[in-house]
Amino acid sequence: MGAVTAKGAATRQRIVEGAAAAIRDIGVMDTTLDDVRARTATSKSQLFHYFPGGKEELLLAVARFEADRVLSDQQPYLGDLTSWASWQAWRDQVVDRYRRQGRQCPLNVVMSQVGHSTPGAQAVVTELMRRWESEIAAGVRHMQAAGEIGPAVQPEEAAAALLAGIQGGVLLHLSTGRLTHLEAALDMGIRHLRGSP
Amino acid sequence: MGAVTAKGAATRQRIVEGAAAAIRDIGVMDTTLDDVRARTATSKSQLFHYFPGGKEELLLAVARFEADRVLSDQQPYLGDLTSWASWQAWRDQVVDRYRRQGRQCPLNVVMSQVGHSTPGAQAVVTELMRRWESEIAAGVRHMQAAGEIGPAVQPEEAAAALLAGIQGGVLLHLSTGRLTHLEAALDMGIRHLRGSP
DNA sequence: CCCCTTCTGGACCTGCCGGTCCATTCTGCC
DNA sequence: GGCAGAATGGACCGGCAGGTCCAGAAGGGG
Repeated sequence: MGAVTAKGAATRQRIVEGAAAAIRDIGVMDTTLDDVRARTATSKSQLFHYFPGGKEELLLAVARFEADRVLSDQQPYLGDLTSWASWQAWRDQVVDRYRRQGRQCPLNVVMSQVGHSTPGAQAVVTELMRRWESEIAAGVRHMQAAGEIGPAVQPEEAAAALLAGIQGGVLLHLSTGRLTHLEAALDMGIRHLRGSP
Repeated sequence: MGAVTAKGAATRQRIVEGAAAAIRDIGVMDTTLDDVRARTATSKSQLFHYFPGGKEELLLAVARFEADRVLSDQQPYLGDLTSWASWQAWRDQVVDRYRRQGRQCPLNVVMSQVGHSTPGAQAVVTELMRRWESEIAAGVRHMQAAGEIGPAVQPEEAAAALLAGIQGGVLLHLSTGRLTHLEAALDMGIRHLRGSP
């Protein structure tokens, strides 16, 4: 039953990407299954064939798809925070990513619909944040080992604060259209690390 | 036409508060006008009598209602950040507010539905953030005048970073259920200010 | 070439929910 | 007490969007 051909997998992928694009364009709450159907040149039965759980399951797949992009868009710098130059490059990359993305955070917008209710969706965002934070903390630890950050700094706490600043900066970017908060949070966080004993 | 009796005003208020409660309980996208009607012991015609713009206008009123609470819940400390003790009390109050509120941010959840699309809703959140940030910046400036914070710190940038940390901390609280990010962001931000030349 | 599974198309159904309407009751004022 | 305007009750509607169903095409092992 679980058998799926290459063609089927391609269709499924097309549906997810089309749904993601639709959500980016018109928002979650205005995106209907018919919109997705039209965009992806599929039929209603295909949607339910690949996502028996209906709309909720499709949204979850979209959330996973978008969550993966968030981290991969930050590579290779995020995975290699081993010098202040890397930190700065990473900072610039994050800011630029959200500048290019404009006032749209597909993941945030998906989560706010399906997020707090269903455990599956919550797991997606929790896991994303866990990995994100863990990569930052690894960077802090590496800089500590190199003597660039003082031993008094707790890597987990610093990573948590930095991540919170990023999330809030992005959120404020969505609301106000300005990137100043994101930049301020990153700059202040990094400056704090650099100046720590 | 714009005439409204005391009774009418009371009903309108009851509707807003009931709608806010409903949204807190079951989420925006699951809250129907019938839910609000049942909760507030009103009739359909009353809803449209007081909110001719329908659901969208009602949601906007709820957003305003919740936005007002956000700032007033932080008083009196937020308006009087004139000593490190005040800053700490404010920090504790913010953390405690969101601890008590649980994993619900009515404002965030309302904005995510109606937020990015309509200009009215956007104005509500933008204005809230502007006032919030401005009060923090005033606190920074006051501490600078008292010589407790170095002159190198730019009040606006510091306030922006702090606000971003708070927003992100709250967002992560919603997702993960933990307050560690909010605490870390506030603590790191304040520590940075205290240790600044 | 045959048969079984997967894949696709699209008509159809159905419940829900925002919104409309009018009749009735209440309120305040002269 | 009567009347104008506000407030209320609730039946009704219309469309839309999620979901179902079945018939048929495609595909791929044997």
